[in-house]
Amino acid sequence: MQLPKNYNPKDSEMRWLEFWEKEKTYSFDHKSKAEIYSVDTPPPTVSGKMHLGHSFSYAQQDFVVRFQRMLGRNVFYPFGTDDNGLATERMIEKMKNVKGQFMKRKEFVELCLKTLEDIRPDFVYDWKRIGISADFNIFYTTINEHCQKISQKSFIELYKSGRCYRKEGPTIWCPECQTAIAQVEMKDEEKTTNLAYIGVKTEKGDPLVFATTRPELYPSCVGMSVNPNDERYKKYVGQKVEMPLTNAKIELTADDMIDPEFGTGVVYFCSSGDAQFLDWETRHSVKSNIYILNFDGTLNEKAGAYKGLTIAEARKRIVDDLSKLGLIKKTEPLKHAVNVHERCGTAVEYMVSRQWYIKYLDLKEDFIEYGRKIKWHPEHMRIRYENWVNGLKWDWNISRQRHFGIPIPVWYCRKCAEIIVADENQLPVDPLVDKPLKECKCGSLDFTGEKDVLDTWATSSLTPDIAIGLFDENTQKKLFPMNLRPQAHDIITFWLFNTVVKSCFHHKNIPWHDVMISGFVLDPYGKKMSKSKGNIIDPRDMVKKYSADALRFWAAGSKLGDDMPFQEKDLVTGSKFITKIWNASKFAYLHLKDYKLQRPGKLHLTERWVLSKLSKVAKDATENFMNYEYSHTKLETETFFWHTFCDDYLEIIKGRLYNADKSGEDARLSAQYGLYNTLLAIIKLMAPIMPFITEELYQLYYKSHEKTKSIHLTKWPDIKMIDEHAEKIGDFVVQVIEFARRQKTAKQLSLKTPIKKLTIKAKIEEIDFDEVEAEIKAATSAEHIIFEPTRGKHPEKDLEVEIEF
RNA sequence: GGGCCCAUGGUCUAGUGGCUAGGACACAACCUUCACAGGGUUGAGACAGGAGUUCAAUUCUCCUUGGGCCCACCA
Repeated sequence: MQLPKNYNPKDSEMRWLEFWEKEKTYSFDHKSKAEIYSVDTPPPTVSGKMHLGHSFSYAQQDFVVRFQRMLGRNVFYPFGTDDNGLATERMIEKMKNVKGQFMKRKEFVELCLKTLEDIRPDFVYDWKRIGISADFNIFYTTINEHCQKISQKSFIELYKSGRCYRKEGPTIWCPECQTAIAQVEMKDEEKTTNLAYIGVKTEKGDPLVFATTRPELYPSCVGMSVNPNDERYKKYVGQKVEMPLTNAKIELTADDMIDPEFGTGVVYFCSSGDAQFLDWETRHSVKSNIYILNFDGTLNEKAGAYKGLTIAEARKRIVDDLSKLGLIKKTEPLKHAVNVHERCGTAVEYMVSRQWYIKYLDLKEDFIEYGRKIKWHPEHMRIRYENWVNGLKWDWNISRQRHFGIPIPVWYCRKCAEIIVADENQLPVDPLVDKPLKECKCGSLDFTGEKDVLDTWATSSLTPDIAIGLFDENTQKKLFPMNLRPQAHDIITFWLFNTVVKSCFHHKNIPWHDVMISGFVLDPYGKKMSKSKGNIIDPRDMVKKYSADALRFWAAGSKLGDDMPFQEKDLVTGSKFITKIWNASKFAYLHLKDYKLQRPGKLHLTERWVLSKLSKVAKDATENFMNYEYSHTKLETETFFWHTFCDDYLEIIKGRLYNADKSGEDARLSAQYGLYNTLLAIIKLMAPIMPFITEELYQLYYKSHEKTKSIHLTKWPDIKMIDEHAEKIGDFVVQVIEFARRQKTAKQLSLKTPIKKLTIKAKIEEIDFDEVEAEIKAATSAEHIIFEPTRGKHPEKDLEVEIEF
């Protein structure tokens, strides 16, 4: 087989993508008896395109999966898309220029579903394009009927077991998205706000100044506190404070949580607004709360004259009005963290509304224990998980006031207010359209359907059930718990944790044995990539410019869990590797044309040397892959290929390959044997990292001998040809050759310049030297070699070489 | 404020309780018809600072400094 001069990754990669799809190379065989390796693939969110971070972490998980497949495992590697969340809803509103809240839910949902059908294939293609070896026929979208059924079933089970409850209470609320959100959906943002110092008087006329960043909440003030040990204010505790503008009279109380150092040491509390109030409220009697915020973030009638204003408008007006009364003593800018909704960046409010929750704060210890049963890669990521669990303060709010999503499957009886949950047989159900199967206990047939939908995490936390739920019960048993959950570290607290929670409830078991946590791709300066910074790199551009293999090679360069700054030049390294392995194969195949898998009569020492080294590399590669340390496998294979194989081995055997007349046919056969097996092992070791070039090289030559239809279905190399003696002699040969190269370079001579006399003194036996003399001669272009075994005469030096040109 | 991770040549990194601390990119010199100019050979260049454990620390412990991340949080 003569390879073309150059390798064209673009043509080749497209060809193999088609081939794998046609041949179903990566399909899961549920009838197979082979050991299963199951993966809980992260379903990417359809809103948007694959970004560089995706290609990074999905490539990393794919390395491991491909390795497992080559070990002979029956790989279950499904692929889904996540498209039931708020992010999707917002994307479609933008794309179609509509507002969900002004449409009928049914119409809007239909529009969403239809739009998703249109964009999904292109979206998924990006994953295929980088060589993700998932079985794309085991497919789900988190909004399809299958997922709706499973998600609603989960809700019903939890409801029946008393884990799901509905409660009116303070909720974290996003006024922009107009929905309740969960603790995990918040992030903090450094913001500078004005801290206003407001002067009021106690009923006895003593002046009191408090500071606030939220003056707009003034009309809802229900209490004021100072630290009980604060000498300045002790004497006022218990008095009423008169509030101008609203003419309210509120009580001044003592509370430990007040920091005397902050502001003036006097704090006012408002029913709306912030989490701290909720804490405070539990210790102080509040006769009636004053909720002045509407769900859309404007003020309601309880704000009196400020009704209808937005938060920002009210803030300005109230400060102005207080100022006119001379009550604003001063304002100063304050830098502090504000909790915002992570999807839209709007500051959250704490509102009272009726929501559905999953009760789980009582199970913290169980969650910790589950986390410890799972093997984490890298290990320290578990600590993040535990920190999160220990810090949980709220039950899991799973209801969302949105249109697009999986409906909460309940109705409320109009007559007796009883909650009726859907029957499992009628799932999926939309309570706004469907009716309960039976009448209410009270006999009524008059129901209101719940209009809220489930939080997207309530569904995506069920991905193991969703994926394996596509198969029969028998197969399901074999697939659970799954072997692996791969994901990036940013969603340990969302997706990973929530999945453990659901698995704990529904299976009383861990969802997977192993998790592998990928790092992030940063920009070249180590900063997070984000649209707002404009430092986004599109992975598709990189694939076009370099190749999917080069991109994957780059992704294999970072240790699992480590973040990596992106530098485009790193993709050049992968491209170079591709060129190098192509050229080395071109050379090998040229000399293997007439090779028919014969074994030589005697394996030459150089072959024993290279195969011994290869055995060790293969062993390490296997161990590293087992521990999810793909970067070590890649590095070691790369070094072995480039230096041991190309620079040394190929150079050493050239003499035997080109001049069989001199060295003999068996010596050439030995070289062919070494060449065939070493290169085959190399491309196999690289196959999980660079699936395209290795497939191309396999198909062009090895396939006709090895018969397996794809390199990715061949057996992972397990070579046991360790020969320490051969390694020692081979290393000696390499040292001599390197010495000759150094001399020639120092004298600015061509490496092919003949050497008249090469004198070698070394601690090896003549009998061994005789075996490699011809190779040293050929590789150094030496005309004459004088060898002298030193045998401990010069213990300080193993090797001495002299060269005469 | 609590926690986690990290600190190696100009840049990105590998690695080890003891060998000349390895590689990639960039840099310099030279070589190059025989697999490879996206090549080869050679060269210059680094363990953040301090203390401790040890015969021996780049490696282990602590502190400082500097980065990154997670969580909590201030009226």
